[in-house]
Amino acid sequence: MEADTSRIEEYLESIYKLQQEQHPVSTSRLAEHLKLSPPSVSEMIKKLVHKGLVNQIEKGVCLTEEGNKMAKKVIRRHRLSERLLTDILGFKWDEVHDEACRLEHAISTEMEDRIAASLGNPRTCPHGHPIPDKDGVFIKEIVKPLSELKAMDKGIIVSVFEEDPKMLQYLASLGLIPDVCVKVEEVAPFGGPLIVCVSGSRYALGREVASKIKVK
Amino acid sequence: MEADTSRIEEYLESIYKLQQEQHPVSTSRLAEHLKLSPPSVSEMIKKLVHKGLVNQIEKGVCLTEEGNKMAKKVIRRHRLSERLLTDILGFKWDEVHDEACRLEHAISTEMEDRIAASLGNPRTCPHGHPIPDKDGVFIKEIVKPLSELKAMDKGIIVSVFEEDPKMLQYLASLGLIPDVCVKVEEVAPFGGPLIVCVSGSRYALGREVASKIKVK
DNA sequence: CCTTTTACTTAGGTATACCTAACTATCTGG
DNA sequence: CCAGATAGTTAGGTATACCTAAGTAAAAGG
Ligand SMILES: [Mn+2]
Ligand SMILES: [Mn+2]
Ligand SMILES: [Mn+2]
Ligand SMILES: [Mn+2]
Repeated sequence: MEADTSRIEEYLESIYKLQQEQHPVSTSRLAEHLKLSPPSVSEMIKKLVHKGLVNQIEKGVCLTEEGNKMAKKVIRRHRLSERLLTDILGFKWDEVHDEACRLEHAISTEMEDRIAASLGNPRTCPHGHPIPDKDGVFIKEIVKPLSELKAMDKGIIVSVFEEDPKMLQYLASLGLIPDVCVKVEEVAPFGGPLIVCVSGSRYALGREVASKIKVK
Repeated sequence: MEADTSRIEEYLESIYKLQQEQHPVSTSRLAEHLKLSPPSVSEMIKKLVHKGLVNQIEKGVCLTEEGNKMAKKVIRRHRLSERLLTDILGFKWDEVHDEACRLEHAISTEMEDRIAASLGNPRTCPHGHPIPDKDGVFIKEIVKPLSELKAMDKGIIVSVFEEDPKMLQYLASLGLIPDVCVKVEEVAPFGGPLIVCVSGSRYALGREVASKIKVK
């Protein structure tokens, strides 16, 4: 036995993430996110249903209790890996996603515990996303996208919903990282950019970009 | 592309290790070491030959230049992983083999470099085996098994050729770890045990066990 | 020298996870 | 209300890496 579960883990991880945006998750969204063909995903979904990890409701799938538990475990490992990579090995936050996406499947429960302990049980990944504890519990902060703030509103960056290295580099270069305070100086009309003030500097941010930044 | 090379890596790693004992490596020895059936190994060998990673000579295979290079890269990653696990994450030396055996395939060149740098470019794994540098070069110490020492001979433990957790725990409990000085007090005749002195204590060691401990 | 054991390969089959092409159902706009 | 677009599945096929059973070749022993 001891089957290789890395593909299943990858599917559950994707479903979990996509569920946060829209519920349930359609075959095509999942296929796009995993960069696979819809038939491949369709087929795998059948296996996941069979294993009791997802339920097929109306126009898509959603995680079962067990699927959710497994997804959270993968996400815990992913985020702990990211922290290991940044905090201990000195990676930058734009370099860790792909690496962690492989590591998460190669890490044992033992190692997961050791990483957490060595890092002092961090609550978030370098991008500000919560790390579930061993029971899948985590603090869900009430956040809103920076793009929804009005002129003169202030917020503290909680997380950055982005994985693209180029984008993350760009954001870091502006100092737009978790725990930093941002003030919106101006909101251009007709979906135009936001003028934001971060640690003394002023920048123009596109709406698209601003929507990825979650503040509280 | 970006094919998954983990199975190939695992084969090359095994061939490399077995080559150190006997050259060339037979199908059956490889099958036994990898815990696979001989036909599976036979088949994979064909693929490795085709890829130019091994050569089939007389009664077995041996690594080509390229196969050797790839094997050393895997071994570097394995041993660096072990060091990460012991030195940074606090694992004991008997807990790291299997973990490292999975990690070695999930680690990028980037991460390999970062681990090495973070640990100050360690020369050996926790079991005393040399870590090849980026070009595959490492210091090969001239060692002999502890079992070959005569009464009153002294030696410093360089490495322990063993992976079994139980055995490693036992050896650690006696203080038989790299860099420790051992003195052979007595060698029982007819393949009997050795009486050794380690940091003030005296122990009887079977020949089989003693042969796994390499000293200089 | 021939028989038995051992070592290795061939043949045929399984499971997993992907693909493209083709079909079907469902939604949408005119 | 129906034509076309969109979404999903079925059908059929590939690659990889494993297996057992059967066959063959080489080594060893009497
Ligand atoms: Mn992943
Ligand atoms: Mn993250
Ligand atoms: Mn290995
Ligand atoms: Mn080792």
